[in-house]
Amino acid sequence: MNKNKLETGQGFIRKWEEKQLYKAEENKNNKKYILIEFPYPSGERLHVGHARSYCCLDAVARWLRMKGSNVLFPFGWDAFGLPAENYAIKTGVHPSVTTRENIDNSSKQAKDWGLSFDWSREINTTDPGYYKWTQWIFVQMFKKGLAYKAEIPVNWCPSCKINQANEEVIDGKCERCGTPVTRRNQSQWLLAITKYADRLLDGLKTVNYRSDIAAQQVNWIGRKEGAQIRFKILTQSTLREQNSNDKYLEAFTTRIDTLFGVTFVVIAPEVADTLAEMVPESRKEEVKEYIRAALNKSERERKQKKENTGVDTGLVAENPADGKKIPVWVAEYVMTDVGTGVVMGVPAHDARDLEFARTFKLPVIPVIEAGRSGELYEGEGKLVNSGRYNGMDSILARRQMTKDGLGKSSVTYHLRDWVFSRQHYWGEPIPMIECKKCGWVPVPENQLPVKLPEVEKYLPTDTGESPLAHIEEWVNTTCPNCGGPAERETDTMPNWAGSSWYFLRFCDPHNDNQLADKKKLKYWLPVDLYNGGMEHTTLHLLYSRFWHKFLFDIGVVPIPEPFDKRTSHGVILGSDNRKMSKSRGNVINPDEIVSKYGADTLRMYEMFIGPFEQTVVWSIESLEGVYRFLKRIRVLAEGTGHKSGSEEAGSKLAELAVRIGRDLEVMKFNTAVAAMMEFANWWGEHKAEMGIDEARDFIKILAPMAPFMAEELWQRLNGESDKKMFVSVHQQGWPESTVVRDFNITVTLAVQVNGKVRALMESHKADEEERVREKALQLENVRKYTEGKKCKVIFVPGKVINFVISDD
RNA sequence: GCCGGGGUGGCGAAAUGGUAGACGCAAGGGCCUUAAGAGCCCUCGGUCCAAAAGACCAUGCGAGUUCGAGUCUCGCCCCCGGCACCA
Repeated sequence: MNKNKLETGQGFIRKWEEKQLYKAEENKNNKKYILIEFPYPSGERLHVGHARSYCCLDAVARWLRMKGSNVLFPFGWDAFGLPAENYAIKTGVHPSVTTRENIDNSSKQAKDWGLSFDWSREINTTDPGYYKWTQWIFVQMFKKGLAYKAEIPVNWCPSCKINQANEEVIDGKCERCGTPVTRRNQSQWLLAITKYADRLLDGLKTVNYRSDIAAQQVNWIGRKEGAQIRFKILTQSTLREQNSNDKYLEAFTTRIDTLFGVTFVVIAPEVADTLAEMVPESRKEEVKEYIRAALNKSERERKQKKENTGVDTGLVAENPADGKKIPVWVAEYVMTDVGTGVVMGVPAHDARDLEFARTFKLPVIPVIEAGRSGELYEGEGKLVNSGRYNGMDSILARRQMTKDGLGKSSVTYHLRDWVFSRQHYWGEPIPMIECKKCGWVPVPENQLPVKLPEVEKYLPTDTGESPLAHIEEWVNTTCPNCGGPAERETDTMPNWAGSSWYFLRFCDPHNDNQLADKKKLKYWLPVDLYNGGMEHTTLHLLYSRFWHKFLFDIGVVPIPEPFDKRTSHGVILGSDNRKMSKSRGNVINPDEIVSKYGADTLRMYEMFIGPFEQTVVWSIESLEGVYRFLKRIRVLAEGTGHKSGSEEAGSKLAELAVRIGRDLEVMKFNTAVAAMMEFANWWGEHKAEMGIDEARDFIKILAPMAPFMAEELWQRLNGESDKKMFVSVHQQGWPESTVVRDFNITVTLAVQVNGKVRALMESHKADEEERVREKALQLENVRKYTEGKKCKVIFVPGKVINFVISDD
């Protein structure tokens, strides 16, 4: 065998498969469900970023199996998506063909890396047997009123010809191509995720997500408590008499306590549009012109901070607190989808309002006592200029004024309902039929799945209709309700649909009668550990929690939260410290690493590269360090001749097993690898202390991280009978049951005087303080400082002894 | 502005309040080899010192708690990620 090369281990992969070492079944205690986000099967194959998450979690899964857990570690493909569709547009090759090919290639990669997936549970979101249930869930949501169609302004990418959810628009630009999105009105399916906002928030308290992930979700949901306040619009007629047709402007505020300081009301152009007819003639033209100009701007232009613009509508509103008449303005800075699109202007206590008031010379009335007068004060304090609330603390006043009916307590969210329609081919058809008589009717469940029909042209249309709209014989159908002529929905679901419930399907992937058997769900759920990209925190992770909660509500899943622990891996940058990309030429191909250094080198380097959650930089030199380590332990293991080694070696190994276990548990993969290296260094210096028994323990500990090398060495050190049977190292138990014997292990103790280390001293772990003290005081460099002085002694066994010289 | 995470050698980084820099890389020196590759051994935060011993300095800055602080507390500075004309 070539000593400079690690085998890729095809032989082992086959044997492990034959033995079905990684198959998960529902018949044992102590289940663990370990999940990594399933990938999109792209033509680029799996990259080193995938490998990081997969290899690290694979080590956890393997370790848990050795500890006796029944581990479900499944894999699949989130295969609907744009690249396959774009490829089809270019070449005419059906996306399912491209997808199949990509899946085959990527599967081979995953197997080459030694990932211990249970392949019998492999799923694919584009499989009709799978998306049948994606559609089924949509129908259930429709039945419960959570899926609805509405004409709404959507984010439209003029290049991709696709509508996007707010979550998909990054910095005003299309997530896919970077073109600035524009707003346009289109009839879209929406999912009412906002109805679950509070529960998505509360649920976070019951799970163990990493704190930054939970915080980001809280942020995104953006719950704000405040009050809605009705400002009556005074017109010529209402000024004269009470009128049941009174018009009101409803503003949302978190600071109802500043209500007496309101000196104007500002409304968003979209809101103003609906009031245009009430505007007095003298101002009508100017106001309409302003609104028109504002509505023509893109979302991005609108949000670009610049000069204050706005126009007085000439309308007058009444402050419900004191009946004061205040002007109604319209201004671009007020967004229609934030709060109610109506802002009460309190320039004394809000920076944005103050700016506006200064620009347009509107009055400023302070109503919260601040340190100095005449300046902006946004904090809490005592109320002034506020009638009977004067002197009251602002926090108290908020409660009291709401109680007194000046406003209605109300909650707003940053979270919006989920725009669920896409005008693309390669997605799940939305299983709905529109009948002129009956309206929207879901496809009956026994007719699911609504399969994607073949099309000639994959290109979306300029009108924004899906390519499916071209296929008349598919579009035209009969109403399941009345049998009359009807049309199918031609939009498809977004990418996020199939991934919103796949973790459930893994529990029962071949079930034709339901999305998953409830007993199996009950056995496997929740996912104990779910790892994925940080970029999915506000998208996939929130969507899938929402779907799960809905399925819980209709009794399909047994628990309200799908994932117990959620973690996230950091991005791997190219060695030039920049994001890996083809155009920069800094992409590392994991397959090349595997063929040159072996899969174990890739695996252990991915673990060693840095703290798991942190962004890291790829370094080929550092990878070679791992490679050297693996070659070295092979030499060490092969050089082991005698059967049993020393007690100290045994004890060190037991300690190592505990340490590695602890590191894998808290996902400190880098220090786990370091601990293995540290042990190997010790081994190199104490070869006589390591016998075959000890070497075998070491190999077991190595097995989760480097399964190929461990198997190779295990087979070599195995007895003849085991060799014949091929008993795998991956069937062995974790060796930490060996008690760490606390016998006279020598430790180096730090001897301090007044907290400064003055000497090091050999000692035994079990040594008593008195013995250590006497010995330490003999040391010259200690005697030098302590001689003839009174000392207080602080002794930490095995660590430190500190002589603190008293002053007297 | 709000929320979250950070700041430690030439570099990636370690460190339940207890020897700061484990482990790896790079660098320097040596061995082996005809050579290359691979491997093996030694040195490796700074200052003082010929060197050793030893002393002092050192975990973004400044205080504090403690016998003892990279770690805890308070006040700053800077970097990264998320959100934001958010009412």
